[in-house]
Amino acid sequence: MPELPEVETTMRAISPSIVGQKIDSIVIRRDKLRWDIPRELETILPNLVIEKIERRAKYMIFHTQVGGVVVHLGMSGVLRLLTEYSEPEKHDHVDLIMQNGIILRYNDPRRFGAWLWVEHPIEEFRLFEKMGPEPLGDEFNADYLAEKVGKRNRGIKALIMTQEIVVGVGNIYANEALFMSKINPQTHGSKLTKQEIELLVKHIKQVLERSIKQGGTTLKDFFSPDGKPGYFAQELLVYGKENEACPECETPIIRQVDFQRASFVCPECQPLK
DNA sequence: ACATTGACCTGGGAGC
DNA sequence: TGCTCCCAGGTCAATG
Repeated sequence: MPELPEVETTMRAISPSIVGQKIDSIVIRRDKLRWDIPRELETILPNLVIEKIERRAKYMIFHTQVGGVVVHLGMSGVLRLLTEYSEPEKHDHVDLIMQNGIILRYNDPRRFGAWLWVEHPIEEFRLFEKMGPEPLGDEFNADYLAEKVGKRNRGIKALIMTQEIVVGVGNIYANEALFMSKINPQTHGSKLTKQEIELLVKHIKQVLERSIKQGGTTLKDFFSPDGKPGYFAQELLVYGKENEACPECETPIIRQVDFQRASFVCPECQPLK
């Protein structure tokens, strides 16, 4: 479910109900996520105010006066807002209960997500220290990407999904941006021309921005916390479209596996170099 | 330094 | 109906 646009959509939906509010308590029903949820949250959080919510890569940071709760949705995490208490269901692992009565409930069947506590300054947190730039920021541009991938003998798809190079580009949008740029996912970084890199950067930004405008992509079960589905799925060009006609040339889209992730490619439009 | 693989989990769908 | 196998939107850690 969650790629960057889904995280952004989630954050925008929950912010009005959460930001500026004082925390009542946190209920951790199951603490075994990607890393153990620190139990110290139960004593630290009550009476702290969530001053702002920030996104870094696909992590959300709930900033308080003294530190931040860092939340990652993993592969299957969903946050939703409850206006009144209801019995938790399967995989409802965490409730963050605000003093205004709103409950932020975290559901994550596969438990690849994370809830961590980081004291300020957040930038020094080990997970954030090695991260590359945000894909939608000015720092991520053609000059930068050319310098990062120009000598790399690795498929460009793997490279743009590497967090040290650029954060937040997941499998769906990597496939889409490569198709739009007519670049094969297996083409090595070192073989790309500057023009191709310019196109790729442009399309990564474009596809992410468009998806955010649509409220993310609903493939299986993504609903934003306010209950709205994402509408970007209807704009997908190649992702999940094996054997369907390429929207450019009608050649059947093929599915292949690159570095253990599914790629969807038009063999005509995206020849391997 | 770089490339590749394994690991962490559950649920849904396909195929028999 | 039920079993087994394969697949899934992430990414860090370990290995060569």
